[in-house]
Amino acid sequence: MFERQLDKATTSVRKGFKRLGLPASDEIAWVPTPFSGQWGFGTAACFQVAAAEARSGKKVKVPARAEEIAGLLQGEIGVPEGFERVEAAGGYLNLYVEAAVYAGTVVDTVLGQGPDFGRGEEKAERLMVEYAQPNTHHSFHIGHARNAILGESLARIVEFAGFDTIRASYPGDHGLGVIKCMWAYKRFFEGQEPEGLHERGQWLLTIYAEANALLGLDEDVEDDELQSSGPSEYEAEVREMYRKWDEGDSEVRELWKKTRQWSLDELEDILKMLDIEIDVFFYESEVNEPAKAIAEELIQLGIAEDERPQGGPVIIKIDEKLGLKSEKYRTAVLLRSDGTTLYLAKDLALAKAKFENYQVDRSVYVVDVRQSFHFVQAFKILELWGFPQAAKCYHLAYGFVTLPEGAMSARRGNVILYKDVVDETFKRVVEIIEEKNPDLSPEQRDEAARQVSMGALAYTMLAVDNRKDTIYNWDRALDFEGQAAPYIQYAHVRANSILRRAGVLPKPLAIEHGLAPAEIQLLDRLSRFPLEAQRAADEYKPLLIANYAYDLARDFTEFYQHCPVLKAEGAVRDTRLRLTAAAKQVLATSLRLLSIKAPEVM
RNA sequence: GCCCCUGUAGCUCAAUGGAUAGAGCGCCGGACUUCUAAUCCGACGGUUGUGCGUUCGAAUCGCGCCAGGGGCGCCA
Repeated sequence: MFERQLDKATTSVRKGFKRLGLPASDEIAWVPTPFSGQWGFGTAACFQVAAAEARSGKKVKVPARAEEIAGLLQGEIGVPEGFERVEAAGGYLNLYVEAAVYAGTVVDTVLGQGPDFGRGEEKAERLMVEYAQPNTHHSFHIGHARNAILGESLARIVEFAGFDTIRASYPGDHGLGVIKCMWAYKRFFEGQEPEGLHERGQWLLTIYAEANALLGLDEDVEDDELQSSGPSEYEAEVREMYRKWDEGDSEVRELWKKTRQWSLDELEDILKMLDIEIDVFFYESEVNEPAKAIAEELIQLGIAEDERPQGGPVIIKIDEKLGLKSEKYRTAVLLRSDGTTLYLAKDLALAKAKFENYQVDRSVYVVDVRQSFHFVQAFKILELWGFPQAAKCYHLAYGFVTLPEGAMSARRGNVILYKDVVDETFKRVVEIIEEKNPDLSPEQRDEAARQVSMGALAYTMLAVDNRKDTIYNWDRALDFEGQAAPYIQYAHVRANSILRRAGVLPKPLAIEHGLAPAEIQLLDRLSRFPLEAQRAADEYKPLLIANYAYDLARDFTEFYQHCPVLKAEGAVRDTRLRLTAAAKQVLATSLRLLSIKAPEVM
């Protein structure tokens, strides 16, 4: 918000250095001062100048010299336009904002732009976020929820920053895991499916676990391998079913369509609960044939090597193609020796479709951290293949969600289903609301409980660096105090309550009362939102918004605690009402970017 | 064997190469005749895994080591 003033100050500082006969450093950067209750920006430029002197042979102690230069500079430039005070402190040059003047500007800007405050200018690039790609024939667990919530928040953030954004999902409706589940269903469970969308979807997960048990798979075998120690006819039946699916056998395809739809129906409902609207569904099964063609194309281009004549698979020796001596990207396998596709080949086909059919410039994949190496290989192959977009492909890796007793395993049926967590959390929140705010109607109560429980779940997923693993813990998930979504939502509700009681919002007015530290702190925070939103998009980091929203809620709560609004009089009251409205707006916007609802009451 | 990620307060986590490393939880002590106490105020709590290095300045960058997790041609 202060770019223009800071640009002028930069010019002024450069001139000051020049008049002092000192070489200005290349870049003069301004960062918010760390002192709360004041509102300003500081630069470490004097350190750089002093350090340059030291390097050129002058005998100076850098910190002392920086302090000296800052003092001289302060005298030289005076108070730059738009600021009320200049200060040399500890080698830094600090400029303090004319709080009373800019308080009005900040508040008027926020209220004038409303939900668009902080929105970035439209960018020429199209960005696709791929997330919410659960496998069918499983059920949606809390690990999938982390993925979906992270992806949706990222999509909202980049969209807000001005990217032409497409939301894509890539359900895994193809592969051994799917076939195993279909096989067990066909052989042992056909016709026993329960009533109810979620019940039926979850039932597939138990069948899947049962299939693995029947096949006698070891505990430590990965979910979708098939090296069974169970009855050999079972394994043969599964392989036969896989082959028939691949050939397009009508009976197997019918069975597949039916069971697949059960999963997709459940997914649709869960995405609706999460307020996610996917623009494009790519199904893994649909890229199966293109993937085979791509393998052939890559062989023709001399990128891939076909070892099938020798009984081997189709591979790409990436290091060799890059002329690397040491192993880094290693060798990737595209097709099995029997010609069926693997994950990588399908992902290459998917990337090609994104680039060519959807003209995507940037492609972000929200996929768990275990697939990091897969994406390193995939992006490198896209580069070898000649796609310039390869440089703007980004794997947003997130750590997995484990249980206190260890990893979840779909194969063992040992998972915490998202639906169960939602139901349990909702019940708990209803109890809390009945206790804290018994005057709400049942409709209001349930609506608030939905918003608060969904928000609490989302926030715990977003307020941790995506790279870190998290342990799912019921106690913590059901703790709604402190740094959690309900705290932020509560601040929004408080602001709303004040505004509701006040009735009409006062017109813009000049601010004349001496601002309290809590007011300045809140204004400072509000003014930083546009830059913070932009940075979250640049770095693909919803965490930054999660932190910002909490900090803003805390600043507002402190303001609320220390500065009476409705009981203040005249211009002070009007100013504080407008400040409250601005805080409510930015709280709502930052919650929206996190895909968390901002309740009016709770 | 090689590659990637992580290591910060008792616990869970933050922190643009910048000023005194911050929150929440827990513990201890306070504040509801007040715009809803899902709140606030205060106390306690740190050799940022470890050793070198780069820098005016390092939790942040580089190298080594330690610990944990993940990955490495026919699972996804």
